Amino acid sequence: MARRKEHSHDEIRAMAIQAATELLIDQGAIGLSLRKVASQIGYVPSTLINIFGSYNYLLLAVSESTLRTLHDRLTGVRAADSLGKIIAMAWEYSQFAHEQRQAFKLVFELQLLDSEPLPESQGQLIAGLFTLIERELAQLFPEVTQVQHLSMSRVLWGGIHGLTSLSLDNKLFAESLSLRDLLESHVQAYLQGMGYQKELSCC
Amino acid sequence: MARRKEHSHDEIRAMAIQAATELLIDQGAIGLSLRKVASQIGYVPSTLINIFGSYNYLLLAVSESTLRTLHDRLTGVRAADSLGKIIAMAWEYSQFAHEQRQAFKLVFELQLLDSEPLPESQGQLIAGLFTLIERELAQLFPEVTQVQHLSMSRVLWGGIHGLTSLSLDNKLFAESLSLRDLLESHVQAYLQGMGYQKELSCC
DNA sequence: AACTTATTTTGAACGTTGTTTTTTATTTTA
DNA sequence: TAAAATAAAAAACAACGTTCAAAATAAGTT
Repeated sequence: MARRKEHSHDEIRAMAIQAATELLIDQGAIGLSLRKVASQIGYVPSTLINIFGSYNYLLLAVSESTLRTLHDRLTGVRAADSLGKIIAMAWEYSQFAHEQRQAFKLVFELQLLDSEPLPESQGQLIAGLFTLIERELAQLFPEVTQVQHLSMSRVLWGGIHGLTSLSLDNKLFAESLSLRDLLESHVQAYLQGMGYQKELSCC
Repeated sequence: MARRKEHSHDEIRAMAIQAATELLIDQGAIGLSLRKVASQIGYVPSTLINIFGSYNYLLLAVSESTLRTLHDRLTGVRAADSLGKIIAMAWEYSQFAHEQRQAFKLVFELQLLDSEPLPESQGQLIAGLFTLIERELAQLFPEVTQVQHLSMSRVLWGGIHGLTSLSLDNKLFAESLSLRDLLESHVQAYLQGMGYQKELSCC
């Protein structure tokens, strides 16, 4: 058999990514496999391997799609001031993680082989998340160097990501505390500790 | 064949956990499998399934062993004051994660099936890590309620864990920054933002 | 228009995985 | 000592990602 040419490679790519995402959502990471994705879209495993290169690269494409959606959601966040915006983005990040639990975990748990280098696009997508915070930090701390903005954005996002990840797996062991409050406490206190004053009024 | 009785079940448990840890260290998560562990210790897959219940439960036992080692390392940390101790523990945590990269990742990425409930011992081990910080917070903030100690310990450890996890996967995208500085910035600024003053001397 | 050459999808085969079931050997009990 | 229980191993099973040769369509050539 051969060349049905019903769909272009790009179309098959899109179909496979969507099918994988759906399988991920309602069957979990366990219920996801190359063969299931293939049969879901009416193709055969080896076809997907030809197009994506490997099953891992298919998963990487799913991860990339997830990151893009996440980035779009964070871009849509609005707030009165920069501090509020960072807090709102933190909350949006954790909400997205909980809504798309399996897809979110895939992004950070997928491990490629040495023979499968991480494409730069994936790195730039994650780096793009940091940039969203750096922009707000530049507003909050105009007097501070850019490398310090870099550092602060990593600390902030590291905390947001850590709290979110632990919460996703119920590994915070503090049922009485809300994730929202923890995120807000983290952002607020860290920025305050770094010298930020909301209404001036020192001491 | 049957009952060689060369080793008790507990002995086989210990042998399997050690063999799995070694395979994990020098072959990575990919090179780890039930069959390899079994053949490594001179037994057969089904024997390990009989003893552990499932392959996942074997991995869980490895994870438990890792957590115990980590807890011991953190307990051994010494410092002049409580602030220094928290920072030193944060650094120790990240160092351990990098030294035992695969084992550390296993702890937080192993996902059990619904039919395989997480044993309480595993939860208590992770909760025990938080306790280490809560103790120091009680020293630093004697006037503050215990539920606030709880909250602060989660925020602190969430940040430490997030920065460590992202660093493990090279997902911080800031080669110029050292993880040690990021961890110290996080702990120091957060505690300062929460009201901690090293040498009093207000304004 | 017929034939050849490329191309591309497929189907079958391979090796490996965790698990279940059956067989076999040993230990314990009657 | 014979029967019953037990425990380890062997074999069978279903599913996995991947590879490869065969097959069928498309494109190119005469």
